[in-house]
Amino acid sequence: MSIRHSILALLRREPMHGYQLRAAFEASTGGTWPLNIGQIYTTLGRLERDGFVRPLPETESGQRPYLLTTAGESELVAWFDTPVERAGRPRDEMAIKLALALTTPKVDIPAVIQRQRTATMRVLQEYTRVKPAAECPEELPWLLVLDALLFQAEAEIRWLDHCEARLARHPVQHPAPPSGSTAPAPATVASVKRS
Amino acid sequence: MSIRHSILALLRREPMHGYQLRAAFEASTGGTWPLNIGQIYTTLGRLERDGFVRPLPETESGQRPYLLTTAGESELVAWFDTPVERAGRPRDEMAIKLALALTTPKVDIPAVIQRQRTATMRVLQEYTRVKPAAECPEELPWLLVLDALLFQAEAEIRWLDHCEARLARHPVQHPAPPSGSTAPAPATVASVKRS
DNA sequence: CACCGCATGTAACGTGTTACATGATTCA
DNA sequence: TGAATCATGTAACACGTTACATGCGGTG
Repeated sequence: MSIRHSILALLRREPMHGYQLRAAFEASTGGTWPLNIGQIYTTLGRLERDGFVRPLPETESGQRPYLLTTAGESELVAWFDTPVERAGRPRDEMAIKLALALTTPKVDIPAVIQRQRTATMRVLQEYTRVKPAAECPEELPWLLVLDALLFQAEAEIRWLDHCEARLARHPVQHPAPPSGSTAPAPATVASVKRS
Repeated sequence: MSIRHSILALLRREPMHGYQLRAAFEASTGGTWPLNIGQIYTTLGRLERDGFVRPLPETESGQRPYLLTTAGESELVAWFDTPVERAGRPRDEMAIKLALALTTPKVDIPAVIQRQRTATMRVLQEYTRVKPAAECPEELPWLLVLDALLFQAEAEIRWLDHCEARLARHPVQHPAPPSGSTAPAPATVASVKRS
């Protein structure tokens, strides 16, 4: 959903065509998440279908700028007004991997943790190395993006350390090749989802 | 890609059929990421097509258990051996939202930050409230998942505070309705991607 | 009987990625 | 001339979500 709304946000600055939109998006995010040009056009098509943007007449040089409609403006405002739900986020692959490793035979869990930490620390160093390059105010957007990545990487490392410590205290026993039934009634975090 | 490999991991314990796989996955992750049953079957179909699983003959009660092949086992081992790349992760919607807010007219940025922090702190409280419920070792997998969510939420709050402070020092000026060209050659974080 | 839990699927849609095809302009 | 950049699109595919259809078995 982010790209949809990113396009709307960029079009609030001024009408733009597809190629411009891609450049503007990558400029704002510092190229952190490269954006395929094809997707811009398909997304623009859907946004037009939904009445959020409207194409302007083609320019003399063959460009098709798009204009933000009032409906699109409302949609954009709603986006900024609504916090991003944690429950709606994509699954955390590393958390899943570790959770499953605990109940999967023949997995060297400390090694899994160790490899992930090494990889994450390497990108963390890259981030901190690149970071001071820009401090001028117009680079501020992607500086904050970079900080977000930094904070997340740090959190992951802390989490990995935490897991390692826990597992050192309660070493995992893959008790046996399982026998009977699976999945004993979770009784779980459902309350979080309900709230 | 996580579900594909999760299924392979679960099948290493023992052959299972679709319905069982869903229950086992949600048991491991504590229901944090509910998994649609339909997707299990389509994914099983793709895994069979790729030679990673093989269906066993239907049981008397109409179940179709699947067996992990040796190719599937290799794929699974490769998954555990390879750290999750940060570059390949889904885009962080909140980071994008804030980055774009900085260059979008008529956005109350402090309010955006404030709302997000409130929402994230609420789920953080939920997590900490649910957490002590389970301490028995068989609940350990989803306890670690819960900790991952906790660490991430804390990191987001710290990041939001960080952004707020930065913006307080350098208040954003939406300088003017823009005029000429867009996207002045980023010269950005590309080095991170190259490495 | 009617409802619920188990169990297997299919269809439609949105989103994302990769790759390909096509032109216009610019510049060495 | 030939390559790079600008610019617009399409096709194929993977993945995820939601909803729907179907059948079996047990229980109130």
